[in-house]
Amino acid sequence: MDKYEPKKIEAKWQKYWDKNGTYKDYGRKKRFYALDMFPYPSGAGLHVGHPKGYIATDTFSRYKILQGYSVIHPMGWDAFGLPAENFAIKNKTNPNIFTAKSVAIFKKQLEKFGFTYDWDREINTTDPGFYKWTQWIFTKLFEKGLAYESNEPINWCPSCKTGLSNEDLEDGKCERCGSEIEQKPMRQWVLKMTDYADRLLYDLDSEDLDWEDMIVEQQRNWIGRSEGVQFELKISGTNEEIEVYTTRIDTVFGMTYVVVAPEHKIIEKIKDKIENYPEIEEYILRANKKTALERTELQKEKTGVEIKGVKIINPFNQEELSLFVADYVIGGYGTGAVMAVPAHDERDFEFAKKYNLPIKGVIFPEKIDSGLMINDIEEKFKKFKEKSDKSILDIWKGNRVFTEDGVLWDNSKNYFGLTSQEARKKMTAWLEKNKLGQKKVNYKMRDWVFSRQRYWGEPIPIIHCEKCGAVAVPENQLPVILPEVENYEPTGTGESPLASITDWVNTTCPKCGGKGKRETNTMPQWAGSSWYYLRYIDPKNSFALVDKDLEKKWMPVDLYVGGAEHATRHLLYARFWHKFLFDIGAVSTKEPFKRLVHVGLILAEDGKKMSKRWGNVVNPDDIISQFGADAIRVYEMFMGPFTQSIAWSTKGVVGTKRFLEKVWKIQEKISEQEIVNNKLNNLIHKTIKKVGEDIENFRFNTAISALMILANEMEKQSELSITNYQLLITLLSPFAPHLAEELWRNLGNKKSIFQEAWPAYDLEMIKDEEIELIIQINGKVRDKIIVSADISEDEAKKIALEREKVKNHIAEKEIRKNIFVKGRLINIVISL
RNA sequence: GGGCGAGUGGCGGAAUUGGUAUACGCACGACACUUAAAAUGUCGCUCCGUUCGCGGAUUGAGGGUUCGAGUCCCUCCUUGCCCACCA
Repeated sequence: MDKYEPKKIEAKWQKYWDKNGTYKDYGRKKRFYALDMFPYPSGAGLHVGHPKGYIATDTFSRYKILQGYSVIHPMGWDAFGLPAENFAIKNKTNPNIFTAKSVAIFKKQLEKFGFTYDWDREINTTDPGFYKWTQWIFTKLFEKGLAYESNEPINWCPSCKTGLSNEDLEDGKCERCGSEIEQKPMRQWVLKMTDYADRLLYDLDSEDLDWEDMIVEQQRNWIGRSEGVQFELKISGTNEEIEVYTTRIDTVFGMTYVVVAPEHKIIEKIKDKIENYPEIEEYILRANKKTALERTELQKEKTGVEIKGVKIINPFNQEELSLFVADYVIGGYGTGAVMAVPAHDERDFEFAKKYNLPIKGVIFPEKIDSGLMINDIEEKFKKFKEKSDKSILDIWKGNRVFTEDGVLWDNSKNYFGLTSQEARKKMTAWLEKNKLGQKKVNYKMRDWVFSRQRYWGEPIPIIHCEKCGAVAVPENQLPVILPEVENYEPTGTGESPLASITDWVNTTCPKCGGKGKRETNTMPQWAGSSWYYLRYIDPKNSFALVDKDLEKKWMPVDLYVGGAEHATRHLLYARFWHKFLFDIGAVSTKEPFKRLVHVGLILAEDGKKMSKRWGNVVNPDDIISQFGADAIRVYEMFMGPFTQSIAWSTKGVVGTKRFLEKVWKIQEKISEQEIVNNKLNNLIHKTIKKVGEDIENFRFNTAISALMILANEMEKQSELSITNYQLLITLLSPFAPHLAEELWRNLGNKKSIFQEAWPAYDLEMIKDEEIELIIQINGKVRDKIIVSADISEDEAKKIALEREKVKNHIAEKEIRKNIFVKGRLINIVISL
């Protein structure tokens, strides 16, 4: 027998599978679409953490192929983005060169793993044939009014010299370069994602979605739906009013002042009435200069200025209140103005304390049955006051803030005694009746700031015409090719480097034929990834986004695997675009990704994140040349629960390599004769069941452990039938495909193992004839006996009571009862 | 501050969902093979005690429910990830 030499056999079978298109049987009745989040090809190449998800989808795909499915398992490149562009700026070369190089490195590394990728479906978001359709989707969004120009202040990264979306920030810093983000007014393209907020939220619960709770929760929080009331507050002495938004209208009698965000338009409108306008102006200027980071870091120190000369009227009790401007109110959320109730809101409380503003308690902190009479409550409240219950009186004294629901109390006029919930209903109804306000739903999620002032992205396909305004480039003129420029450096002016190419910028208006100028902003990196999964299905299509029949055949993606960091970016954007494509009839499904599983990080051996910076990166090439692709594949699936972050251990790869060697060696035990071994058959069928179920549930670690147990058992045998050995190899083949194929062929099989069928298990074979019956006394294990599996309670009890150990433990004590769990245990309960 | 999760040997982890805690693997130790080492194989490997039969303790801490709890409930501690002035 030859030695197990992964180097030899792996390259051989990779070539064979590729040449014979082993996995490209797309005509089967059952279909499965397995997808990995495609990588950004950086120059550094892969580390061992990257392929973990790919190994999982590949294992899954091979399992599905064996089950008789046609499987699409593609790979491509999300290649627009900053690293390529920064390289281009530095070296004054087109980013394409960097991208092509990086793709080649990545591809070479990936090919060594022996994945089932169909490279005929390879895509690249920077390919004009691809981004034609990214641009096409934009023109459709524009036609439907879902892409619009705005001049609102946006997140601006001073180092990347581009605007960014909310999703691109991390702790108020640029996700890419770590610079502090400023707020800067700028002309920009924005996608109306908020129009889809409700559907993005509610469809998370739909049957089209089988996602992990963790990711669903993250999206839910990001969308951040809240139900409240928006209502008007009159500004005395003017004809103006301020609209505020609140989810706690029940606390309205506790309102002691009103706050507007620095960017609120009302300030300009009532300018003439403001006595301290210069002071206000200065505050606004200062607030605008603050970076996003400063705004969050300083959140403990709230600042603000009273707007003197005007008073606000509370419509519920006509009280006159002062008005403040403060940057703890966010301009972009709700109405940018809030009613401040310091007794029942922590932020207002803090602000009121700092500026010595009145605090007025109105909610009594008691959960009250609606059956309780007002008199009872009154009684209770009196008692609290008599006893001077500090915690409650403190709320009224303004020493403590109470933010939960309760019962409306002092000052609440005719709403007195109602629970918060009841009060919200009645007060909202009153506002609506008097046309002062209405119910309102708000979202934390904002519209998607979609333009970047950078070179390396899809040009936004818009032409600005003096007569017609913004006009979409018609389909027959797409793609708008990203032109060559001399200098890739961002300009910082709000235009991208494309603005310098006058020949390209100056064009004719597609509508009127007059003079037009091209939009020079480009799309964000997330654009291509928002629909790429459709391109894999039909990668060569130049006439439509995707062929409708093919789309119906393969969508939705059955299994999607990738990092959890995409929960609120890519996965949200892609769902938004998909829903839009559904609305315009371009796709037939409401959701793009049926099942989503997130891959847990592989940390470095020192427990830190693998990174060049720490010098702890492990390159898969080294591991593969030392142990083979199958060993690293099995190791990464075996190292622990798939979704969990676990530290890498090269020693662990040694272990899985040993296991593969063991499987290799077992061939020596093969006998041509059929060998009847009931015990082994029982184990084999149990293993078939377990491995299949574990793969389905992404419990690869326990599947491999079961295979190890089976291999250990087979190794103990003096002889093994060829059928049983083949079963072991087939079960192992999704994990270690090269080894399995080699062994399979060594047995004289002519066809690939991946043209075989996944074995079925026989329930009869799984049944145990004999079991180890556990004998417990008072719940403690005292003895174990081998008995027939269908032993009855009486028999079990009889046998148990005859055992020496049991007798010793019972001694003189009285038997109270026994608990019998069939096929498992008997528990004898005795007096103590 | 809010949301979601997790705490089991020296380490990664397993436990049929309330029924043998520590499967499988790593590391470690002893022995065999060897001139020697590596590789390989056999045995051992939670802790404490032991007359070597076994006995006791143990799943972050404490309490509860139960014949029986790693698993369910309550309180607390530690820790990971995501979001964060969203009214």
